[in-house]
Amino acid sequence: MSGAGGEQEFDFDFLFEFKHSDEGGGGGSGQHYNYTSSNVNAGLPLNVAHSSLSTPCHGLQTSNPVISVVPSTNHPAGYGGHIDGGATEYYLPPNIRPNGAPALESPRIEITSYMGLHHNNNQFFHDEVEEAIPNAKRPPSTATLNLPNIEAYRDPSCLSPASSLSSRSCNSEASSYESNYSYPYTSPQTSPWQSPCVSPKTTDTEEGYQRGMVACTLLNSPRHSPSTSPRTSITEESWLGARNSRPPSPCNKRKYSLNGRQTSYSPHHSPTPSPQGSPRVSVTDDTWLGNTNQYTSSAIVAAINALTTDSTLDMNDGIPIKSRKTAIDHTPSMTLKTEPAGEEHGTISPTADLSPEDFSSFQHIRKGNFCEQYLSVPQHPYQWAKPKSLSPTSYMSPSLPALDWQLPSHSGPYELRIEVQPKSHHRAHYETEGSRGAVKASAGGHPIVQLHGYLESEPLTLQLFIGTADDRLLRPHAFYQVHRITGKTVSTTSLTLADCLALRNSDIELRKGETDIGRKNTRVRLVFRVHIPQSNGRTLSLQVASNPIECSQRSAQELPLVEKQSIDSFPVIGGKKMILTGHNFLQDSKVIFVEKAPDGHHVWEMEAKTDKEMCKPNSLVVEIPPFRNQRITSPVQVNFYVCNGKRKRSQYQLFTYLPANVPIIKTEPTDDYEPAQTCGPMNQGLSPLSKPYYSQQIMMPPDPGSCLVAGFASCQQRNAVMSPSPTTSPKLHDLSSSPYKCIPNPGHGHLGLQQPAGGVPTIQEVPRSIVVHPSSPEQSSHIMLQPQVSQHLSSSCPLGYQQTLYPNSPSSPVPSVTQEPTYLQSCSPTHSSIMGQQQQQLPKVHRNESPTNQPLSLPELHEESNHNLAPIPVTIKREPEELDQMYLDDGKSSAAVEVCVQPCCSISEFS
DNA sequence: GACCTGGAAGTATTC
DNA sequence: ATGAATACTTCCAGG
Repeated sequence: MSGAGGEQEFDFDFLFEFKHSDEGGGGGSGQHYNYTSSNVNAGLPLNVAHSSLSTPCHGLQTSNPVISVVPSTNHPAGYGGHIDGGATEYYLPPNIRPNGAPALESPRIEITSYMGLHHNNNQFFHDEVEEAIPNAKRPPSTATLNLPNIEAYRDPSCLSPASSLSSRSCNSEASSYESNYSYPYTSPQTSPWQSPCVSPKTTDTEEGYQRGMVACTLLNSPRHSPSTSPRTSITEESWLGARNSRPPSPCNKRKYSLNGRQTSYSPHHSPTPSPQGSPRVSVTDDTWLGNTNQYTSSAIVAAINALTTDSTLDMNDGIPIKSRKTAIDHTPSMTLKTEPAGEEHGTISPTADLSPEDFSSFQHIRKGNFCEQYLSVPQHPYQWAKPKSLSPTSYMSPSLPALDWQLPSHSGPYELRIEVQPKSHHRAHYETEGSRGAVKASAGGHPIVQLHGYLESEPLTLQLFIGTADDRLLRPHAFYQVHRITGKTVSTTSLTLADCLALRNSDIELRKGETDIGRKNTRVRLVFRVHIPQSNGRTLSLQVASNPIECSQRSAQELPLVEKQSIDSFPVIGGKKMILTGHNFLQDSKVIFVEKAPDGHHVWEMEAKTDKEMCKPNSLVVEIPPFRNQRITSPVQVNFYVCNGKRKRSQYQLFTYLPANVPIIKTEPTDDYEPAQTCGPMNQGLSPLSKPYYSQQIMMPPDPGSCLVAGFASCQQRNAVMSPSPTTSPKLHDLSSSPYKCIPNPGHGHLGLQQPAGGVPTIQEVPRSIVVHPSSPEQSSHIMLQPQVSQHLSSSCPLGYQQTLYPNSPSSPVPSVTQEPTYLQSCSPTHSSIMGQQQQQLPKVHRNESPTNQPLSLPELHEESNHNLAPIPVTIKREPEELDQMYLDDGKSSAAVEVCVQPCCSISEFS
């Protein structure tokens, strides 16, 4: 990423696009979130009578990812009450902010003509919005609100890096970020809107679209955007202009010096001025400030400030903020609708529900005018090093939860799962390139996301954004953005949402000395969120992240990747052969087992023996080395990785050493490898397990309840602190330590909790979202079973896309029947608690795996005290400073996902 | 002709 | 400070 600085785009079939953008991106945070939120949660009424329809998504286009809502018969509609009842979850009254303040209006809603269209279904948007808006807190000027929407298409890129509100927006919603917003818009980041790119549209209706969609538009023609893009306008021009290589993308890097005043950081300063200017140049706050002013129109700023709910956060803390802020809204959100009840698969015409206007609007969107779902990259100042906890206040933000918030994948009857994971590699494309297609599933087809347990008929909004895949907290990825796929695929009914767009390093500016963050940070995860309105008017937000996806060409070709491991635990004696399946294994590949201390230091490292003769590009046989401490009394979690040489190592994988005398519980049937592989007294099933270490980054507190929404911050911190495999094994590394624990917010003490899901459910006001109408009839026709999807641009969410899903029509087949049982089971509290929200979803193939195999399921093992017993000398090795990052960074990612909504299910597919 | 992809050359950074 | 190794971007070409 760093060097050349190009932007890569990932194609996701989603209608969304991923962009390789700065780190900042992801998170989108906050600022927008107010706006976003409205967009995000489409509160559109669901047409679908019931989810029973849920046909097996599979049946539908396999190629498209499907998000389906599976109604759970067991649960009455309206869990909301239930949820509420449970103090566990934190729900906000629809119109009231957590802090008690009325919700702010979402600019987009007002502006967008779109709303009008939906009014039937979504009246509440308007109504709520306005009502919700606290008079006191209303932004001084509505104009402000609109700004986000105004973003230029490319916005992501367009957004001036500094301004990358998008990320915030994405996070938006509540992201701590926003809270950070302090009135003085000192940091560009805080004010995405400021980006020059944003240009108001003349027509009201159009405005709406544009605002929301602007970004999208840019996506379609990223290259064209340059002129419009804020970036160009930015000071960098001088150096930017120099760059001929790239079209003047708005994204030109470092536009920080918006004012034209170049900071010392400017590329020009680099010793070897590259034509493009060194991407890496980081912008200082000062720089930002200076620049920002330029863009910041007073009005906008004021508005933003007004919106800001929490000023507690220090923007500066965010370590790497990339200048390249893509669109303000990082999470472009689209809404997917499930088809209206009664409609037949594929036959449903988008127009059915839509009024002519709506329909036209929708079409407009489809054509690309609408923001092509351009997800802006959140620039989020995500704090790498020191995550800040959210203040209660920020939490209260009415808008949707910030993208950097860790949310559970299931709560109560609901569970959002990725039924089909995306391929481990997906080369993202730069803006200078054409789309590389949507993200695909490893077995062909597209990733599938499904919401289980949703019986309501109201459409839900599905949010998608590209998240990080390192061992830190999940947050919007700074270098990649989701973008809508343009071209033929888009026409398909399935929601081809997104494509992954890689942003050039150069476009991303670093802040405060962070200069390398972007380099090799090419691993991403697709993150899906669903916001489920509760009967009480609150909204329950669930989130699920995919397995990591390597987005760079190089990493895909060279870096070893472990997709599965035949064994995930074994007695300390070791000696057993473990089969690793994945990619890029070499005879010289080494497998290193590592035990990390809570602080990340390596407590123990051991190179495992590998069977070179058995080594194949896709499989590697390794002998589990004996653990350093043969006397452990409880399971100990360690990691291992495959190394093909310097800088070529896989991500950490999880492995658990069991006490020598503990009987092994065989959970999985041995598979492929079994016969040959089995060895040792304790014969374990060898069935491959796939558990990317990071995949489970987010560990939920043992006691979910303990983590309140309000407590997000604390949770996040925990995550941040956690060692890299959080997701898979919550208990890894003495999580009990403070970092992992959720600290109840004084204010919210026990709000939360009941949710079985590992994550902390967030209940928010009902977000208002703009619903984009279904695509043209013909489009819908393509999708047989898929429900209509209306794409929305959620102005507020730059990073990701949102789609509103409508429940399947009753008539629709219920293919999923067979699946349901399974799903329901999976929803069991136990399971959920174990997995945590971000748990990765194993491919269906592996679904049957018993929980036991999951590291998480293991009893908490780690006894640090045991270390003392260890007979084996312990070598404490401090990881290289950047180790974390290196590991993380190794991945290169580019992923694209398409989202398709299937009729049966509620939500949508991604592919 | 528009898209997708895979490959690889050119350039920026880092070692 | 220089050169090699890496990693990032941009191009190209084939399907």
